[in-house]
Amino acid sequence: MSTLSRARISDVAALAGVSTSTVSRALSNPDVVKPDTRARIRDAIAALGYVPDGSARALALGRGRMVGAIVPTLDNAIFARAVQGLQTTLSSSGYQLLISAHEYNPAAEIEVVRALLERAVDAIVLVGIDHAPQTFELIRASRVALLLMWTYPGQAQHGDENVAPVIGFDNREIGRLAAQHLLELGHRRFGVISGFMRQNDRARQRVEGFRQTLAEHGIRLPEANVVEQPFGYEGGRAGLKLLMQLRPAPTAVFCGNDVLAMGCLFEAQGRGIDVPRQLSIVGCDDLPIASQITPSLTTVLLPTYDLGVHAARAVLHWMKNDAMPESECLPIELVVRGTSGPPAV
Amino acid sequence: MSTLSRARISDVAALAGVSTSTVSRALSNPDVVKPDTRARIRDAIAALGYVPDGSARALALGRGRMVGAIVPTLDNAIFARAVQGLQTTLSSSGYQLLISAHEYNPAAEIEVVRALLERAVDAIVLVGIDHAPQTFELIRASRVALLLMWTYPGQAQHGDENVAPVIGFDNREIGRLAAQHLLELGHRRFGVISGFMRQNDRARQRVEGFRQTLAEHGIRLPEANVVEQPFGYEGGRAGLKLLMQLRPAPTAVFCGNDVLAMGCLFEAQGRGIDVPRQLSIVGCDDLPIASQITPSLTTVLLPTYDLGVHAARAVLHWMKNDAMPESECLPIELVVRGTSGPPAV
DNA sequence: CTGAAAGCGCTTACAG
DNA sequence: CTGAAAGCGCTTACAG
Repeated sequence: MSTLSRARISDVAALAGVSTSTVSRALSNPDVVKPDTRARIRDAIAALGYVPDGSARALALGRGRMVGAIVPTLDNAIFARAVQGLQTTLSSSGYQLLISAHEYNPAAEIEVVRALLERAVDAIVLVGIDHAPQTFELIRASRVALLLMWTYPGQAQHGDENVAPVIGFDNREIGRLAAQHLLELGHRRFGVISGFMRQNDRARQRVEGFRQTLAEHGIRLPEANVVEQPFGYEGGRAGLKLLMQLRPAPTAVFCGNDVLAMGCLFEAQGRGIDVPRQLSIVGCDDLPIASQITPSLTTVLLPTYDLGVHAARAVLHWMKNDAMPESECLPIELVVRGTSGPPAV
Repeated sequence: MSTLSRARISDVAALAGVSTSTVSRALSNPDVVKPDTRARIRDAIAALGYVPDGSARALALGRGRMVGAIVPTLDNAIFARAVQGLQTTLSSSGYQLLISAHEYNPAAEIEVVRALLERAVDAIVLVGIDHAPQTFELIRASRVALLLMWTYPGQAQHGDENVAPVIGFDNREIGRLAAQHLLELGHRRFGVISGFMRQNDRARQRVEGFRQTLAEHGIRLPEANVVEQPFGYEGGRAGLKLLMQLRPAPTAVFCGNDVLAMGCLFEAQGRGIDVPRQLSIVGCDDLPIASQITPSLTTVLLPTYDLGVHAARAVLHWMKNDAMPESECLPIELVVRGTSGPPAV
């Protein structure tokens, strides 16, 4: 306890009067060690405050029991919840989570991936399928498992081969659900507030699903009616400002996520626009605030915590069986609340 | 590229026609390697997709360039933002963040700490000063740097010695600012909605500061007027329900954080209580939503992103100079908005 | 049930 | 400017 350096397995072995092999076995495979030898080792460990050195262990074992995850940002409840689901699930199986954010800077991602690969991660989890080719190549060359989340269809394609399993939602269906709901209410003039779609397959697909469903009902969504804004309440506000300058103005707005939708709602309230009487708003995510606010937000519920849990389970399964897990598409659902209603006549 | 296992430094050395020592130097200290040797090595690395093995490197170097952080939960914007600040700052100096949450289960913390210590972390960051003695002992025995955040005063005391530097806020001052503001408005009957105070020094100190300031003005805050609730909108709602059963009912409520304050506001709105005419509410954190909602929330602004940045800088400084950094107390400020006003007469 | 020894993939004095 | 060799702290066949 009073030596200058951290206790090593040899210190424990010396104190317990056994070899380091036996200490190692007592730790990783206790059953094969005689009970009272085990007890002496346990006492020595406690006396020394011994904690095994992870890098040595990882080097000997060839795996570090860590998973690296890269998300756009933690500063959005939706990613924070998914990360929480990942972390909790991994942790309960002895894996630790290394987390990084690239703040929607795709160029940064490759460096973040490299940093993770240099830290003994056994798997990497990324958001979406839009990633630089070098990112995929580096991960493949490193022989590290790769899982993509938040998106679906089946295996992500990259060139000719299946690059990685994906666990996520049908993002086109999100736009479809929103469009159907608004069409049924009788709306005919629409606006969309989306995050930036470049390098963001989820955002793109949500808008595509929305647009396509309108098209199937004979309604064209002009480019000008789709505005891209940075995520955040301010983005939602700015988005509505732009949409309200259109002539004729839309009677219904689909927002790519709840933060944009809330911003849109705040802007409407600030302008004295009656929601949903004069304007309907549909969001996506179902953040906790969505059901609390007045009027409560009509939105598409995405089970993001579950998403993290499922992604973690897939990774754990992969590590355990050395077999690529199945892709998964989690169910989503439209939740109709107070911000949507028939258009004013 | 088509071998079954990941490229090692010896593969790079062979391909470049040099020794592993030279490859290693080219990577960590390029200046001492002849330019065209360096170029051959660079090409070999690219051709093989070589990424150094972090566990081997960490073992040889004695440090893993990772920092472990444990927060109560990521599912609260306030922790997510601090983690984001930590991560961004560490990452830009070549350190990676290992993150865990204990979900307010103090018994879980020791195991989480152990899991982190077993992964070659060079430092550990914890929230608050309330931790099990074994947690402190284990970290000390592991010779890993420890930093506490979110709390202040000076060095955290544990037994007789300074256990760790702390970087945070004066949590008593938070309660004091709220009390002063409400007293000046003319309130005399108060309620408090707090998170659970056991094992949460921040929550305790906020309430203490509030109570003490009232006492200095001759007002006693009865135990029954302080309700503890789980964090979350529902907790805030439940808290106000309880406070409203008091006779006489409080005219002003101080909430331990903005999530509780928002829940309190939603409950008031649901009951037709006019805020701030019939009830004043003061929160803490200044979440982005606080200024957007109607009425906007009077709250104490805590610079939590900065907190993460400062904590990361302190850790980096510690790693670089091998000297314990100074403790820091970050400035906070009361932001008066729409949920506070004079009591009804 | 236990120990001696080799090996995991790096780094770094040391010698040239 | 470069290479041979030892060492970081573990694990695990192998032998007993």
